[in-house]
Amino acid sequence: MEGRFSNHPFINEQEDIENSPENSEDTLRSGMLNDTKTTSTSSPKRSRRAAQKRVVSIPIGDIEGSRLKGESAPPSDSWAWRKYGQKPIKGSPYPRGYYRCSSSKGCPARKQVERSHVDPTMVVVTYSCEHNHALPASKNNHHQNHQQPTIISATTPAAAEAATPVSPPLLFDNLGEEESQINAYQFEWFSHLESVSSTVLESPMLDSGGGGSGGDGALIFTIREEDESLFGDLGELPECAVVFRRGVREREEEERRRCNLAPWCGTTG
DNA sequence: CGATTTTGACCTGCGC
DNA sequence: GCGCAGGTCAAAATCG
Repeated sequence: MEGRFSNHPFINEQEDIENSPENSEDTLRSGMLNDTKTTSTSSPKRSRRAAQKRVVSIPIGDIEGSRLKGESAPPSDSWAWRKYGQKPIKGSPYPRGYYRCSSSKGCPARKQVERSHVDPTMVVVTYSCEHNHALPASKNNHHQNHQQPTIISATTPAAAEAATPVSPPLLFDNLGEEESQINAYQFEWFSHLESVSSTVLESPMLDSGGGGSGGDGALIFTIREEDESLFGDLGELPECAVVFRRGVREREEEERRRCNLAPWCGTTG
């Protein structure tokens, strides 16, 4: 748990472990759900921890800020998230909330939100699994105009190739391979918050790829005390976990190419 | 009434 | 093999 920021101030030690193609939502779910109930018969050893994850830190301020703005809701990743659990984490005074994408029924997308015990002013959001559907046009999608933002990085040829409608490979495959940075364009909605810790948003980590390929991107921002109070309830953590802004346009083009391989890319409309 | 949140229990993975 | 910690489910409660 510790050492998350050991390397780079903005980079969390995230798990990029690759899962076999079989570890898709299917495996994940059947593995958990079925196993849980039927005591699993095939129960492959899909290690949860080995699951690909994308860790992102956000300043509470940003989060709650947008919420209080009265904008009805945070610039969430345009996806609807439903909380399905919360657990206290050892070593951390703050609980961790577990969210699942409710935009689509079978969407395997999940995310964990917890307040960084290292930096209480930071919210650490861990994304696991990607959405297997395009942005829904309803629910809390205040920014449905944007392309699905949650993806932090699924720009690997392999992932792209494997990109099937429900292909988990969409996850953050080899993030560090060549793009350990977040695809800003996917977070266009954030432009609404550009006033927010833009400093961090453009932090080097995004550009340098964290010096370490392994370092994916963990953005860290700062928040205010008042924000903290709001944050008292971790359960309300940000639905929008990522906030990036980096040459959106440029990246857009580049990403677009890769996105080509991604099923959801382009199907947004 | 439907959707979401809360909370406790259960299961799995990992380290010792 | 055992225990610990994390992750998910499901029922009940709450809210819009």
